[in-house]
Amino acid sequence: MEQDYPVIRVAVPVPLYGTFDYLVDPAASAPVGARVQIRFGRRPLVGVIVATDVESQVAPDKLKPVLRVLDDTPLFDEALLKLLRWTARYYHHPLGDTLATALPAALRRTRTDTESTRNRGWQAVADAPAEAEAALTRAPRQQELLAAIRAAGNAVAHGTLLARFPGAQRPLNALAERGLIEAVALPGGLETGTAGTPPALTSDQQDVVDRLRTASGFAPALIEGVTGSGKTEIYFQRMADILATGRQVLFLAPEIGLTPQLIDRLRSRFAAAIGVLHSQRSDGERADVWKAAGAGEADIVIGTRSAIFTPMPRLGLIIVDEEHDGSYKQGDGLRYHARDVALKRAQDAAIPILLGSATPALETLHNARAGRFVHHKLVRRATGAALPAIRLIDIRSRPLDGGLSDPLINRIRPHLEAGNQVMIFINRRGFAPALFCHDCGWSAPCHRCDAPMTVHGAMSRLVCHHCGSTEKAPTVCASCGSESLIALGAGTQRVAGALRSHFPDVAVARFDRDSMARKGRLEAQLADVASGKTQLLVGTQMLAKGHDFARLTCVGVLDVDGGLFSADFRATEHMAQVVTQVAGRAGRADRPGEVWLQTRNPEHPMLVRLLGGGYPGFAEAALAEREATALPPYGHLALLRAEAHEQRYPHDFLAAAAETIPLGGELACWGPVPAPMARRAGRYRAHLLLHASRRALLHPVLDRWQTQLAELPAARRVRWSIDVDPQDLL
DNA sequence: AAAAGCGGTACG
DNA sequence: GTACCGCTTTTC
Repeated sequence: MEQDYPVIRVAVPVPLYGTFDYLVDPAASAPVGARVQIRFGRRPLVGVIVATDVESQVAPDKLKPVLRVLDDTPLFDEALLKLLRWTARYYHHPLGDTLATALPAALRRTRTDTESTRNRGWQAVADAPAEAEAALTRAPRQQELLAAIRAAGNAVAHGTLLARFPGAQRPLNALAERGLIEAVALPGGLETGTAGTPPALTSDQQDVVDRLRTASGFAPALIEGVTGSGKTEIYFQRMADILATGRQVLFLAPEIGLTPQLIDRLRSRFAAAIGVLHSQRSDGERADVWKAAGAGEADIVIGTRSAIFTPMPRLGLIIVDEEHDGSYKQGDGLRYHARDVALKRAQDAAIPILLGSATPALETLHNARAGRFVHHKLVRRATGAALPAIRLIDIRSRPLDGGLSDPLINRIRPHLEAGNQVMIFINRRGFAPALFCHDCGWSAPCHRCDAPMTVHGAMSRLVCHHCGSTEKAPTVCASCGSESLIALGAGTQRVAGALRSHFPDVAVARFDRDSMARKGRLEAQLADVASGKTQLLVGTQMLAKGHDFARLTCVGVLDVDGGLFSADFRATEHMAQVVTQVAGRAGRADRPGEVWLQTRNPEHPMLVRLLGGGYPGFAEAALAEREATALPPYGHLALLRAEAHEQRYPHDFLAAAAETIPLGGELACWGPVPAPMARRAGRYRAHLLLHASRRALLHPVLDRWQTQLAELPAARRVRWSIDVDPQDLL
């Protein structure tokens, strides 16, 4: 009798390709896209229904019943499921794990779901007695708040009001007491923005907006605009267009670019329900936003990489800001690229998508050149300010003090004396990148990685930047016993120290992951920069994006050379992007800026190209080089990665994997080779690079690999994964 | 990935 | 006998 029960197909979060069939109670509502709690083997798991009324090929007595259906309405709609099926196929990742990756963490677990009341809001009472308002004459704070709430037109989140009006709690309570406003429960996780007036556009901006408006259906556009050219305003104009038609907008930004300023701008511009998804939000809040977006309650969703998988039934526009940013590519598990998934999503939904950057990825420029994307360019800053001049300081045979050369110090001084701000960029945190024995050449290694330990806190601590292990710094060389240990090279801490001794009267602030560990620290430091209290800024990548520093007139970049001679073919592209982005921080208002790059390779052709032709000139040369070497975007790559505790296992597995490939003229296989850092966190890593001249050749091989590799005996000894379109070969 | 099954063996 | 390993098999 049990075989008469309906059978559903479930995607289970395990590293297995394929789905599993289960029996379900005929009386229960169990639609495609709903989660189910099941027993898989002996353990309980949460899976997602991907098909119903299935004719199972599995013996009826092996089918288990679903323990519980967790959602009576689908959590994944048809469009999102289709996108995720595509994603699983494209990245050759198991469907169940793909769906689990898309889901907010709170929904991956079993949980009796209680609708959240985390988000409370206030709205104006329409028929409030006139005398109540008249009584506000001696309460300016209350007047101000009431006006703000009325201007919004609908409910405003409590948190939003507190952020805009510090200490608003009491006046809000007073207004409620007078019956002028009332508390309402907002859809969980969402906040409500207030309508703002758009600023006048420059004619360049207006041209782009006008051209964007002529597009219909799937319309990918690249907006290549120099820093300060006002790309955000263009996004906002298009968002307004789309929101006015009653559709939803999905806005993606890298974690580092998703600043409070950007979110505030959004809030004070659109009288819309906004869902914010970023790493600082709790699991519960993320789940709330996800559900609200899926129910069509959110008008705008703004978030980082994983936000691309938010269900949005009325989606009308996708924006990918800083589209070149490496954080759009996930580095483990489902190794997806959110920009590429976004393009697929826009295509499926037949809607426009805007990719914006001052330094577009070479892949994106190539697509624009090939006519796949409409290419819009903004070469002038919206303020009319000049772009800074970028110049080199040759540091060959020059002594460095804390990473700084004398000429750079001398360039900085006048800017500080004039009361302006200076930023020093170094892509290395900590005090120094190695602790080195002056007598025998030994340097303190990480015991779990093939990498030196980084010195932190003025020679006191050693930290491995690859596995996170830390130890006390030794006082004598472990190899020869010498006491002449020196910290070699410079990181942010050392640079900050050197600057303090050169400019003792100037306040120096350090911006890196270590100094930002405490919550709110970044905001506090940025406030000091905005007020002019901080004059010297030292930092990593973190300083490169999303911040406006009105008084910044000089930028120094200490180590561009690392980007010129890396094993990674994308290193020069990253170097050019970072240099251009940090340079864009300088001279934003009416003050002209200057940028100095320290280098030992002033004749390097890519550096010369970047200085002479700016990022577009560099990109042209870089694309020519990629074409000559058949590297992306002119060739297509997939990386088979393997790691294990013993060195030989990854190699054996990859060698066996390489055997299974039918190598032809247009398909090449490189390796197996040890990864550039062969041992990391105690595991030995190696990989096999697959190169195809056409993408269509690559995917059939990967399709077969997906099943074949799992059956290789050697596969059981390693952890392996397929990385399609790898971003870094490390 | 995780848990269970299998076969070998050291133990006192 | 049984407690404990390393290795293989299975997961609807």
